[in-house]
Amino acid sequence: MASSTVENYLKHILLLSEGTDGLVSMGALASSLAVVPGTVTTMVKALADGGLVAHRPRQGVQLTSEGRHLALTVLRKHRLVETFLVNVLKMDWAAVHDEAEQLEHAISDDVLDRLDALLGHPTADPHGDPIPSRHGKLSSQVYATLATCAAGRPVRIVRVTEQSKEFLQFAEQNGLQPGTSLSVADRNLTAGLVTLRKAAGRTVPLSLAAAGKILVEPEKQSARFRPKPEPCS
Amino acid sequence: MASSTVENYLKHILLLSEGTDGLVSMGALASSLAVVPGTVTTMVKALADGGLVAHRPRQGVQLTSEGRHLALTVLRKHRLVETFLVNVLKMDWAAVHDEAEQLEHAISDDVLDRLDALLGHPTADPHGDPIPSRHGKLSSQVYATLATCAAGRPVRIVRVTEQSKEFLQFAEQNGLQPGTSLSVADRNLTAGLVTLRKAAGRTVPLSLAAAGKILVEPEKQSARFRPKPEPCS
DNA sequence: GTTCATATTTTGATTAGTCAAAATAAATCC
DNA sequence: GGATTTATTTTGACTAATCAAAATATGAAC
Repeated sequence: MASSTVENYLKHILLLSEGTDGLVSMGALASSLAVVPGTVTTMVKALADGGLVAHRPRQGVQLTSEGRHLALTVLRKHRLVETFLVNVLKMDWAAVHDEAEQLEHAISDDVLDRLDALLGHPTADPHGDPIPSRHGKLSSQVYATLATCAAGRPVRIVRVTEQSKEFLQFAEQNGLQPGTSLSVADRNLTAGLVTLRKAAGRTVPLSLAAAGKILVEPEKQSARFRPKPEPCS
Repeated sequence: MASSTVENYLKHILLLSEGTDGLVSMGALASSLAVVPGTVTTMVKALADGGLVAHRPRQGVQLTSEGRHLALTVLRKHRLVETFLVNVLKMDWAAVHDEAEQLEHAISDDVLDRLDALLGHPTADPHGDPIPSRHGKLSSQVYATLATCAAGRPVRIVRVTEQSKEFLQFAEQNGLQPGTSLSVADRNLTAGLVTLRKAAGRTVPLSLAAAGKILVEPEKQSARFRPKPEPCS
């Protein structure tokens, strides 16, 4: 059984290697895990001995297939737990990340499967982050962001890629959650400001940096009245 | 924040001190925690430094009110989690103890309260073990057991005080769970054997030792048709 | 092609929790 | 009351995970 520490290292390597060639630098991993770089070097060598990662000295670290499988399981636990906390226990979506951070290391595969069934086999968590499938498939679909999509085009938010409480609370207060329909009214690159227009005509100003954290897809007519995800009964 | 290890020490001290003067011997604690006695001595001294227990060298250890409060919170988490796993996730009651053993250290007080509400503020877990109240009250009602109650008297099972998988599976297969009505048909002390008669007239043989683990109360007429606890909706 | 800045690795030390085995205190038994 | 058994404590050592700070590569700049 992998320790919580090992599970965390693998999870962070997985997240940092998303959309790259797979090699993660020691420094990036260290700051992601909030430990000093020397600690990471030591730990990564131990993980390499255990066959969970491949370590290229002075270049970076990469998951082996075994390590990737374990990391995906941890990520699946994390995101299903978040979904449970929001949909069933009605917790604030800004609070659930920290909770899930603990619970992901404590729930068994059996409980995981039962939670999955209870929730109706969701494919994304409350932030829109994709939930790895039971057999280790992780959707890596590429979306536009509010910083890059065409102005005036009706879009729907599919994902908010930021876990900090502050950002999520702000997003919630301004109705910027997966499922929300809106369009970019204006984008001022020199001022770094994006103005959004929501359904009722209400406008919301947003920094370009924040807009880049919000992923969107083109609004589909057929899904115009799609309700927000319901908690399971 | 107390570590899982500290929480476990406190929980075991609490359970071992139930119904005694409160002093728990080092040896009893060591075997309960499955560590060697020397480890317990070391750890108990650290807990005493932290104000969670009072250590009387060569005599035993006792919770302080702060330690007792923490232990009760852990026990409350354990038993509410067990209830959730059985009532909501429909897990086998023999499997939930080990799961809860992990989860009790990972769930926050906020999640605890929400689980409690979701489950309808239960007062006992699926084994009939009392759930400490939010403010630290733990029912210590004394019951008769199938080894001690009067033969022929109609009784109802209220609690099964044994967590081993094997025992719980046996009990389930023979319909010996909280809520079951039955009576002791015969008790043979020399053979160490108890024979139970269940509702449909079916009889079940049981060792005296096992019978002592099953707590009962006199059958109340008004509760004859009391249904088994329902999972929350 | 040296020099410099930066990232990485190494080294030595620390903390929490544990075990094995020796030392000590307490209780019991003629 | 001295000898023996039993529980407890002490001592020394170990593992996992970490940090601080020194040593070492690597790549960029001049």
